[in-house]
Amino acid sequence: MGTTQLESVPEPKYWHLRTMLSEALDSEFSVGEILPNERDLAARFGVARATLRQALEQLELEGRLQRRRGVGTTVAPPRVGVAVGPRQHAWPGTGDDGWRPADCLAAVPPAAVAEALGTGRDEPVHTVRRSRVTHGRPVAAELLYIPSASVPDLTAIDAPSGAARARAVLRELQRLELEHRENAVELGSAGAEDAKELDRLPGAPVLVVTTRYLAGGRTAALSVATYRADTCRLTFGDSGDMEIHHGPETRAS
Amino acid sequence: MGTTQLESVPEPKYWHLRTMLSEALDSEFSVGEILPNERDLAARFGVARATLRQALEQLELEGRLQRRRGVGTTVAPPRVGVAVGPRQHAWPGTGDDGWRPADCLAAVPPAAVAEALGTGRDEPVHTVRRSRVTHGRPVAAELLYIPSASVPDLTAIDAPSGAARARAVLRELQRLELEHRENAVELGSAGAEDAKELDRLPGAPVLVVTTRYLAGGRTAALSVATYRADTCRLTFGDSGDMEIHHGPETRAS
DNA sequence: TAGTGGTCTAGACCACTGA
DNA sequence: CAGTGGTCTAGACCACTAG
Repeated sequence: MGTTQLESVPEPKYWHLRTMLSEALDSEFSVGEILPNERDLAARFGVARATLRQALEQLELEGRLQRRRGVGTTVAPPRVGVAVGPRQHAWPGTGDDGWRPADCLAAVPPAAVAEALGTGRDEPVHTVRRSRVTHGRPVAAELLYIPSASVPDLTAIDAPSGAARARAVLRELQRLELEHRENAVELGSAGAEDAKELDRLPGAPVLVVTTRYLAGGRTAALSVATYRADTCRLTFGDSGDMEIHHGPETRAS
Repeated sequence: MGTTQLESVPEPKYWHLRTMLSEALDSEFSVGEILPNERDLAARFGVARATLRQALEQLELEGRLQRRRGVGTTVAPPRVGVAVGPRQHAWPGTGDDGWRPADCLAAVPPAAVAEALGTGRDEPVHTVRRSRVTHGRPVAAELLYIPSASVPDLTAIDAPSGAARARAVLRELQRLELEHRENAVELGSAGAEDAKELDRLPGAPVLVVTTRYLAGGRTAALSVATYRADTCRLTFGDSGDMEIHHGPETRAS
């Protein structure tokens, strides 16, 4: 029978909104431009503010928009390509890769990290905090866990604490011969500390890159780095920048 | 002075909720268990349902929960480690890597893809659709763009369309000598088609992996694969599974 | 059909920014 | 200070699933 079964799947309003805004962004706005405020936009489209916000959240997730409290909503620039493990056989802190050591202290790592490192449950390890800056913007915050066994010659006198200490630990680490690096990427949400460092609110989506540094058959160091998911595109395998479609969500409905 | 300036940053309710639920998940629930429904949970914590939902959304984003309409909210298993580019010098469709070719048609690719391939603006390319299954669950949907120049000997007679056609295209592609693969990962949201394929709702968060296959100094093929961000952890650099902390958001507040 | 999560509303108040 | 986005509420209805 001619059952015109279309319209059987009514599109949610926020999704339709997202599509319309996305097209408007492509055709009528340029990078950095400020959008009308949420209340006006909601009124213009005849929806509640919460619904409008749902659409904006999508677009922010996709890196199309940037929202700042007290300021407004602006059109985001294309995502920055960030090289992860540009030289697969290099220790952290080698060369000028954009990482800036911030601090270092001895602390007991999370249980899962301790297990990966093969250290005891209550054994403190060197914990280096670093942050990464690209184009003047903070893009990543990292915690590097380094067991004492990986830097046996490190003396407490070298540098008691702070950034200097962090650099000393990395310098010692580089004396080992690196065999291999293993990376994993997953989605996470920024904790309070990371959020502050990345200039975002708690819960902001981040790409969590876990890197295991193998030397002498052991895991000599382990890094957990959180990248801003809204502004970053992580690139693997040396060569830096592919410029493919700034907005994912390729196939339309 | 003893300015007890704590409490100067009141934590949002939904964030506090998220933390409490997360701890409860660790200690009082096991994988697969069903949580109380949202209305009950909201009442139990004395918040509006929308606020409770905000917390659940966070946990789902982190891969801790799984929600299904009409069914309920369950505790999610740890994320699946999915190898991306396990053999850096292999074409797609080589060996049994979990990818299943679904379809193939000739279509004009998005402008950004055409540019990367170096094809004309209105030139159709072979567009292969594949889906990837791990542990019986769909984890990724892919579109593979292959210019005709990369498979010059392909005849229309080989296989007119469908999965057979897709396999024929991949077989032809493998005759070229692969020089290099470049990967990029970014956050995106599932379009309508991908969402259906991944058994998710439109707008669900996905990890978009863009792979460029280089042969003969050209981009011989380009793949855009979307992985379920809630259930997948992408691993790079051969070796498969690192088992580091199932829930990101390491540093607590 | 009963119960679940998904969508949507209209309103309120808060935290932050910049003039 | 006025204006922005961020949080929260209480309620309604819809779409889906399973018994």
